Amino acid sequence: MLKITRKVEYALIALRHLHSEKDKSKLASAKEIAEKYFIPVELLAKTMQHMSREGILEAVHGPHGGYLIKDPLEKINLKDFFEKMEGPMGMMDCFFDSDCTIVSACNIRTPIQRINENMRSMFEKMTLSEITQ
Amino acid sequence: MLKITRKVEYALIALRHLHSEKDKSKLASAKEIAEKYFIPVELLAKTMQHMSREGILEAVHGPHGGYLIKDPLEKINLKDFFEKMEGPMGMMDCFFDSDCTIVSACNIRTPIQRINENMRSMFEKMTLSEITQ
DNA sequence: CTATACCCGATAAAAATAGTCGTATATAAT
DNA sequence: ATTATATACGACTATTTTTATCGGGTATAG
Repeated sequence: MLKITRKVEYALIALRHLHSEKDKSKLASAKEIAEKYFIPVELLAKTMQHMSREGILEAVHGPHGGYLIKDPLEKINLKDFFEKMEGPMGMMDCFFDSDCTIVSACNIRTPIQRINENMRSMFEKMTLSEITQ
Repeated sequence: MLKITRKVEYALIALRHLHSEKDKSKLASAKEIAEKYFIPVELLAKTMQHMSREGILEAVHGPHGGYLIKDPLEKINLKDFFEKMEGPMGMMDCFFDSDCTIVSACNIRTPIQRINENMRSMFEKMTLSEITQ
């Protein structure tokens, strides 16, 4: 419980790797990163595609292609990043999908929502550059 | 991702219910609560047994028995509560079980650990009385 | 052309979560 | 004493979510 997914984990690994590539225009392929960190290639590839779709990375097609970081990592806060990768952040899922049979009788929805807001605002105060330190 | 489990959810529902029982020595049975909030009885029963084992609730056996809250909810912070119910809190599981094949190459363990500490200390600052408000 | 790398939906495998069942113990009330 | 109600707990099953794989596509450098 309260864990991040592998997808987010792999995304962060890739970001840190890209960020620490000093020279050569900071470009690396999914395959290259996957091999270095022992991550399933296909999965990392999809994850990086996702980040590219979300405007976090920029893709370069063709041989010697790969990805590079689009904007400085300080620009993206962790709340936004998590939500770009995994959708809306909620400790209970009654906050987005409403097929909960309990919801009408539920006595903790409001309190939990407040706690959830605390969590969101905490992640909002941190940026992706946290990962590079 | 970053969700609490049903078990914790049910536990919080029960705690709030017990807390808001004004009269009759604040005692309620698992069955009673389960019915009121449409929760599977067996599951809630186990959850309340767990809380009783952890010293959060006190059990009264026999007919007209049930549970009551042992200590004031302000006494227990959310970090401790979550860990009593679900074990050590970590955003990645490499913090407790070490069978991660990546760990030696992993480049984000330390940063994530720091973020994790932020989360823990956030929950440490809130108590179970949050749920009653 | 061909090899490399991004792109993406569908599917399968694995793991974690959620829920059930059976049996035992405690105790109040008849 | 017997019965009915309630907690206690381990083992098992079902469901859902997460993780990983597969197959087919597009772009482009050499």
